[in-house]
Formats: sequence, structure tokens, C-alpha cells
Amino acid sequence: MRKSREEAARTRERIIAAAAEEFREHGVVATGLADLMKAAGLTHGGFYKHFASKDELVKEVTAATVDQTTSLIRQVAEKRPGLKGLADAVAIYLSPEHRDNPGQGCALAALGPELGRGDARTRAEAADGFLKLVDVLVEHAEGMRPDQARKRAIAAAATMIGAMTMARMVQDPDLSDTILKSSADLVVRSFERSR
Amino acid sequence: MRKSREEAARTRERIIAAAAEEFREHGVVATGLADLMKAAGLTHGGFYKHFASKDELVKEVTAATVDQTTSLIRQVAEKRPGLKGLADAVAIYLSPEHRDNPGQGCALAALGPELGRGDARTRAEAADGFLKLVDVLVEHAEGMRPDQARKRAIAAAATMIGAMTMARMVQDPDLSDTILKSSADLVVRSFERSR
DNA sequence: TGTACATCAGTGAACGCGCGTTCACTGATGTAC
DNA sequence: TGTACATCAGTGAACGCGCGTTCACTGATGTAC
Repeated sequence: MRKSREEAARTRERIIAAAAEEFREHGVVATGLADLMKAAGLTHGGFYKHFASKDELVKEVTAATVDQTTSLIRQVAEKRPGLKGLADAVAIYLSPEHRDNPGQGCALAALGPELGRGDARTRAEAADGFLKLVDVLVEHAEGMRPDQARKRAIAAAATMIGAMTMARMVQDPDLSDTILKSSADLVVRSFERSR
Repeated sequence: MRKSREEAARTRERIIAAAAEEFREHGVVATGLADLMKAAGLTHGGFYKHFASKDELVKEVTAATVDQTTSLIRQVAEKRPGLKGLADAVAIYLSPEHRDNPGQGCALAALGPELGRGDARTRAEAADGFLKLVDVLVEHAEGMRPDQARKRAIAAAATMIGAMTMARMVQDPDLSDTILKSSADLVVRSFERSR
């Protein structure tokens, strides 16, 4: 039954991908290992050939998902310089598509407080993702001192994550859309005015 | 063993209070009924004399905690008129004390996405709390059209909730403080400038 | 290059444990007359 | 007001179930000579 090194590595990636979707859709604690191993096309016993514990998987998934999200946001932002790119990135993040597909989206918005209760390494990966998101915004700020831009970007990132969480929570579709639009406005406007 | 109606009502409140703290500290799914009944000074079997299910308790706790938070914020805001009261309310919400005591704080920030995955009644209570927070901010807006004030308040509330979640997640105390301060700045500034 | 042996990815049963929920029971409280 | 009976808050054991984790086993892959 032994698989080649390449195949084993691919299996590990499949487990992470399956967990990334399940965790973001249903939460970390609410997702069982047997379920996600089945989603990865395996039996649950093999899990520990790839990870030392569920906590380690959570850390890996956090690292992988925040990387995915921040690199997508970065890609979008880089297509246009300055505030235009920033506005595009914010619009992609705060889009109805992102809201309606938590399983493929930002882990900070999908799991938020649950990551804060994770172990130190998970929290470190989550914080790293937050700071990468901040960096993308900082790089597109214009006409501001660097420390000012960083403060604005930190508040903007917090706004984006909170807005996505609340847009998913409310049941009224109009209110949900308004949360996304108003928050995108607030973020973009906060970079438009120099002080 | 039967207890008087008043005592039974007090017991129910004790269960809600214990659950409110446990849920906000450790998450809803991660908290077992036996644990929180013990925290309320009871054995677990008695739970179903007060609630039909764990989901019903979650709904009750959500309603109770968002009410607590919004009425505290309202109280603080009402001590001073206009933007001064608003700034005070935002400062209380985004204080290090709130960050360091999730068990006594805002359920939207402590549970966020988990409430979004709750049943319809839980989500309705959570959304109600969000809108109450929005209302407090709207009432303290100055020099804006009402629909404008409401949009600003919605984005402001999202910012406050996201900032608190992220401030609790990061491990670097300086970064955590900066998240709180920068976000409070963003919120207050967004009400200062008329467009 | 071919052969012998060690490695280890994946299977599936089993571990102990805690989960949400149910139930028979107790005895104080509430109600009816 | 006093008595008889029904109600029901709380107890503690038990239900079936799924959890994270471990383990003996299989057999293809990797390694050493």
C-alpha cells in the first residue's frame, strides 16, 4: 500500500485543501477529522501519517488559506497603481461573491475568533496573514507618511474582516449588501483624504 | 426537589449567565452543556427543564449578551451629546479592557462567524444586536443626512467588531493596541468630515 | 542491473472519552376543594 | 384555613454517537549491496 513520495505529498495537499474548505464553511471545532479525510478521499486512520495532530493541521490550513487570500488581493491590486488598485482590491474582498463562498474565501473572516483561540502557531499564521493584507494596502497608499499609511491600513483591514463577517451573519440581503458597500466606501475614503 | 417559580426563573438566568461567559470565552461548539451547568452550580440533567435544546440556549444567550453590550455602549454615549458621546462609546468598545475580557464583552466580536452559522433565530438576535449598535452611532452623528449617517454607522460597527476580533487574535501587544487605536480613529474621523 | 530487505502510506478496527439528549425518580411547591 | 393531590425543578444514571488518537497489518516503494 505504500505510495511514492510525490503521491504522498499530493495526498497531504489534498487533506489540507479539503480541510481548508470544511473549516471555513463549518468552523474548526465543528469539523471532524473523519469527515474531512473522507472529503479528501481517504480513510481517517491515515491522517496521522501526515500530521501530528488536528492542531497542526489547523496551523497548516491557516497558513495556506491566508496566503491564498492575500496573494489574490495582491494580484488584483497590482493591476492598477495607487488608490485605483487599492479600490479594486477592496472591492474584490468585499464582493458578494466572496461573501457567498466562505469555503473559498478569507480565513480571518470565516473563522475569526476561532483562530484567536487556536494555539500559538495558528495565531502566528493568522496574524501573519492579517499583516500581509495590511502590507498590500500600505503599498497602494498615496500622499501619506509611512506610519500614517500603516495605521490607516490596519484599520482598513480590520474593517474589511469585520464587514465580511457581519455581511454573512445578517439575513436581510439588502442590509448585507449595504454592509459591504458602506465598508468599502469607508476604507477607500480613509485613504483618499490626506490628513 | 421542586423549586418555587421565582427560584426556577433565577436558575434559568444563572444558566444563561454561565453560558454567556463560557460561550464568549471558548466558543459555542467548544462548550459542553455539562461544563456550563456545573458552572451554574447544577447537574447537567436539569438543563432540559429550562431549554428545549442547546440551540435555544444559544439564541437566548445571544439576545441577552448583545443587549448588555449595546445598552452599555448607549449609556456611555448618552453622557455627552453628538460626536463627543460617540467618541466615548467607540473608545469604551475598543478599549484594552474589553479586549482582555471577552467573557464579559460583545458577543459579535467574541463569536462572530459562529453566530453566522447558528440557526435562524440566533442569527436574527445577532443581527438585531448589530443594528442596535448601529442605532447608537446614528443617533450621535452630526451634520449628515440620515441615510448617510446610517451608512457610516454600519461601516463603523463592522470596523469595531473586526478590530476587536483582530486585536484579540494577534500576539504582539503593541500591534494589538495599534489595531484598537487606529480603528477607533478611523471610526471617529468617518463621522467628523461631512462629505 | 538485480536481488534482499527496510520503509512507510494507507486501511480499518479499536481505544477511552465527552457530547447532546432522555428518563425514572424525589420531594418541595402549587392548586383545588 | 386545612387537606389531598398534581405539578415539576433538579438529580444522576443511561442512551447512542462521533470525537481525536492509536495500532496491527498490508503491500508497494525506496535503499543497500
